[in-house]
Amino acid sequence: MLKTIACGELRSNHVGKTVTLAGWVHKRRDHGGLIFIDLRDSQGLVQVVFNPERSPAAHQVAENFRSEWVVLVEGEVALRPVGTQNPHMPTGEVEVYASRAEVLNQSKTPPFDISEDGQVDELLRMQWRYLDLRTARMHDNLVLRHRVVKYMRDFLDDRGFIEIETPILIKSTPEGARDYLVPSRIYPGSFYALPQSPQQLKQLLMVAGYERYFQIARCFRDEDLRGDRQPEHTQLDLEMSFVNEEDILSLIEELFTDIVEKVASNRKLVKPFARLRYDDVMARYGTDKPDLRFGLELADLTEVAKATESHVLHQAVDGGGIVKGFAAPGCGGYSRRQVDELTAFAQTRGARGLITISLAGEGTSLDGLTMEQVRSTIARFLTLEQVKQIARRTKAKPGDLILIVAGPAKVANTALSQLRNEMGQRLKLTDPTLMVFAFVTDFPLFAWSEETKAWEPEHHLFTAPAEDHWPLLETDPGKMRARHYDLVCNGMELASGSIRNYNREKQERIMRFLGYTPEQIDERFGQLLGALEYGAPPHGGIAPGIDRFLYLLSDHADSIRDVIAFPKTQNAVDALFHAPAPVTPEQLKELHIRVVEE
RNA sequence: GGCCCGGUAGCGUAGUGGUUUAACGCGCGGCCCUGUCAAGGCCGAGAUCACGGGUUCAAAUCCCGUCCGGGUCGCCA
Repeated sequence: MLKTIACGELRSNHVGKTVTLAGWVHKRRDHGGLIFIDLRDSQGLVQVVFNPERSPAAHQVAENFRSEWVVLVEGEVALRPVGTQNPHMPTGEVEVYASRAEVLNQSKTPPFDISEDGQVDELLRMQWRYLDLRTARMHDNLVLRHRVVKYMRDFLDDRGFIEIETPILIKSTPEGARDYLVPSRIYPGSFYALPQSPQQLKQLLMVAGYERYFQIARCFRDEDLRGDRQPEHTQLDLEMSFVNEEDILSLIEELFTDIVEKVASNRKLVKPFARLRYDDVMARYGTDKPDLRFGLELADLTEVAKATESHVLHQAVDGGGIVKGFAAPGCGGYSRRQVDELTAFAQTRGARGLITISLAGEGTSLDGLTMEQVRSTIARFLTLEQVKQIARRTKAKPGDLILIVAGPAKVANTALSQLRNEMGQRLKLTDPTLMVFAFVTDFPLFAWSEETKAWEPEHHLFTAPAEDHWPLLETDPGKMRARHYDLVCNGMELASGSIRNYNREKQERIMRFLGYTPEQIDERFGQLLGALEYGAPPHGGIAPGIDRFLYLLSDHADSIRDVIAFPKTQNAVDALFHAPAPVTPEQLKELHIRVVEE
């Protein structure tokens, strides 16, 4: 090693030792005589002092130092003089008196400041990712990521799981998300697909008798990106044999509780995790991934709406829709402009409009409420008693603002759930240091698709239905519940899993019900169905998304891009490598591919 | 694919039709400076205002289009 110790490791117990340090010039403070350098390496920062009286040669070398130069410094560790210690630095009690200095490599002036935590355009950061990753915040994020993944591996290893790698080049199965395809050189016109998840592979491992499998698995989906979605993301994929729901959920609860408590001292969590039913969660929050750090629960107002004179409400209800709303405490005094803002917010989330009712006055009782204290977009279509009914259902008090959306259930729920999150933020109810986990269970097995006029799996078709729901497959498939569970946290879906079908007959019934022909079933799922005939054990699993979890865990992440070393932009571009990019005609020819101009 | 926001020295921003020679802070370069840690002081350089077209006597500023980034709906079993 060129160095004897890391910069960030130096403490008062090293005082008197002569050390050789190597790293990057983080900051330089030149007093003409004395020069102070904050020297940075992967372990942290330490202050180096160049004194022209102690070592003129070293001082002369340091005069030329500039930001991000790579330098080597030899010197003695000393306690800082009284009054000059820096309590903000872990190494702030000591400093190094340089006796020798050497430039190992120079650096151009970086395109943005690495030593300060300022706002820098994200595209610029992506284009210079190797510099962006030098910043303390990104460095902390990647270290945190390593610790979390290591904890997961150790935790599962302790419990008898083994990590098994599965192929990245596998086969396209057209259901679900769009596949990333890789052309075959050897078989013209044939393609591998990158796995959206190792779902079938891990089930085959259960058939193979491994009983407890896990993998830190990369998963690929060619769909549009978001702050919480990248074309490739990493899951802790796991699967167990001879288990039921409770085995999986308690394992995951213990894992996540441990990680938060032992790896993330900056986070608090609520124990035990809540277990919520899908229907209940949809009714109360309008989404299957509610932020449970705050209340603001939705109330169904459809019945009240029917009794009013409001055309808007009647139209929605007559069209088979619903009316729901919630109360924003203390927002009764919102200005016209603020209300308009919320309306626009709801509209951009798909709602036709937003109905607001603000209640003036004070106290907690609605008894003294008069129509004069009610301000609403639909005030003239409401009686005082109806306003009170709405207030009671939404638990609104005088001084509150009730927000109501009417329309098809899906639209109203989407808009309201996002409005609820928005108000949670505005009212500062979303404590970023708090993580509230919950398991959502009892999902429907199927969802009706208006687009294809067919039943589709709510999650995936390997999910087993509740055992006593099989008869419903013929009579009322929409009522079938799945042995499926999600882990949600702070409004994010963190994991998804299920107990699987392990009986070929039953698995095939589901596939036939979904409209697959015997040929399609054989071609797409033949390998799995075949395996189910050779002693497949009951099994189930789950797959927590590691990027999303880290995003919630980190104090320095604005999106999952901040916890991924080299992420893509919203247009799925790698701004550093400029991928994707054209390839040579020779490469295309070998792959039997011709590019067609559109 | 739809909608919304943004693009002005290396970085972050201000300027939204004419006293702008495009301003400020940081950074950068030079000089001064022996206890700083957002070091300080003085001086200086640095911008085809994303790109293309249009309106106007006059455009960073208004209009249209394109590209790029972010958010969002659709999409994401």
